[in-house]
Amino acid sequence: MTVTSLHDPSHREALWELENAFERGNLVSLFGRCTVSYEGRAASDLAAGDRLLLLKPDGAALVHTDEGRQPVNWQPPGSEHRAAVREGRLRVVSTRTTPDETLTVRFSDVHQLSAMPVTGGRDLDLHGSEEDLRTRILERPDLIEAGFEPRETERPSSAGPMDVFGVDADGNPVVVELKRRRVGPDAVGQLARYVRALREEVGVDGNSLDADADGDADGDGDAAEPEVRGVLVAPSVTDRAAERLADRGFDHVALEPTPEE
Amino acid sequence: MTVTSLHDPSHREALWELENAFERGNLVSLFGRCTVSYEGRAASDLAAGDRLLLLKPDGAALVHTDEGRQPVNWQPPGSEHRAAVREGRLRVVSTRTTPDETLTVRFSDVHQLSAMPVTGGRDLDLHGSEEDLRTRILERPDLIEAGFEPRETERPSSAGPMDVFGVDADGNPVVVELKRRRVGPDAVGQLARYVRALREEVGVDGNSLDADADGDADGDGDAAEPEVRGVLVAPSVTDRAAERLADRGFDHVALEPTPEE
DNA sequence: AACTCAATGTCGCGC
DNA sequence: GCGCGACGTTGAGTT
Repeated sequence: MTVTSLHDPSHREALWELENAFERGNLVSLFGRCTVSYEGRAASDLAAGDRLLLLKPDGAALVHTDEGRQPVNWQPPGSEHRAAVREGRLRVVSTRTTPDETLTVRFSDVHQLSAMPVTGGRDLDLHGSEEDLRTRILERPDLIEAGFEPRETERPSSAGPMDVFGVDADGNPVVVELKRRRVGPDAVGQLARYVRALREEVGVDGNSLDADADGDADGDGDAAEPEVRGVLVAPSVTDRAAERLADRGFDHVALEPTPEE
Repeated sequence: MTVTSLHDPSHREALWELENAFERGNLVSLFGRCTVSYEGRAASDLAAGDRLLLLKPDGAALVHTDEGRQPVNWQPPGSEHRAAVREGRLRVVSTRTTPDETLTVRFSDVHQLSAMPVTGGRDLDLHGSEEDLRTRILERPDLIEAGFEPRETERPSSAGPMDVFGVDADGNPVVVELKRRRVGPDAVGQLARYVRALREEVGVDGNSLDADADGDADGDGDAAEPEVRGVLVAPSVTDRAAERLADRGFDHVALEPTPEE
């Protein structure tokens, strides 16, 4: 395992090492003065300046300046990198299809080049996601409200799968939408679509909600029409989201994806 | 302007150069075997492996593997980097507040370190955005439909600012929602909110739409109640989005942010 | 600081 | 391949 590192190489030396690195499937870091142009979903141009170009063996390309979390220009994984020397200058081109996109980096000076073998070590263990929130609710349904019974997760509907579907203490169907963080009005709209879809189902087919029913009061009897409720679970909601929740008669349950420390 | 580059430095050498680089406001690239842990909005852990750590003078930190456009772990700009040697090993910690977040990178081996002075050259000229689409429509309103007249951009409403507000050939108010690329159902929901808000305005206040009116048929006379229309401008729409457009009686105008080549 | 919306968003999953 | 929704989304602009 060897890291190759060149300090102020000539453009031809840089090209040589670049091609070797591509061949070996190395991660390449290239620092120098360059212009960058992009053509694809949009188009952009970047005047000459010092930047760091990262070329990954999976086809990703990243152009970073001294500021920002985001690369100033990039190419997603699956692209193909090529390098050449034109008029004595190193040029790196990364292209992909669907959609057609091209990133071109033209160097006037190459200050530093490193080629590094990298393998494995990408198995990230992330916790505190929406998945954790769902787990938490299935384990403790009373966090939603007393008497709440989850029946199904990812229950299909004409508006797409709902996060959690269940029944409240009075037997009303409940659609639960989970968000791991503070939400805006869009989440209320999403919940509304599920609720509407479910109300249509109920309207069309009577209360056919007990798919795996134990058959109680199943006939079109004197039971009141079940009221489909909507519950938004999120740590908090914006003011406008709260308005829309109130408009539609939905409830908000304040809950974090992981218990408070 | 000098790039400092160390090959297989000792942990103490690396620390020394890191501190110098922080002092000088350099961009730092650090490659080696390390573990990474993050605590903040969520939490994550990454087992030992070879990775590239990028430390920017603006406080951003990026941990990259050999795959993906996204860093496997990161810290946003504005964070503070600190480095130390503990038990003979280099450790880099990046922290920020609001929210409290900490990224810790513990190295077992440092294979390569570079410190690079980077300034300026971040002025990107990007075209093909939603802004361009708006400009295009204001210059050629007939692209929406014959007789369409834009009246206002970013017109405020109770549902937020609408992209373009105008009037059609029959004098009906038109809400135009712009999307620079193919859209799904969410965009229809957004348009619907604006249209609903505007219909409420009209309902409450009569047709007070001619703010800078030329006064034709202005009285509460026999003119038909103006019909608020919704138009979605996007290169294309998904099937589900098309359904929802049809449901609500909205129109779709197929248009690219920049003219076809 | 909070809220809202665009993005060359990226990414993963399901059909 | 497309459609759909989450993301430690990020980032910019406005209030």
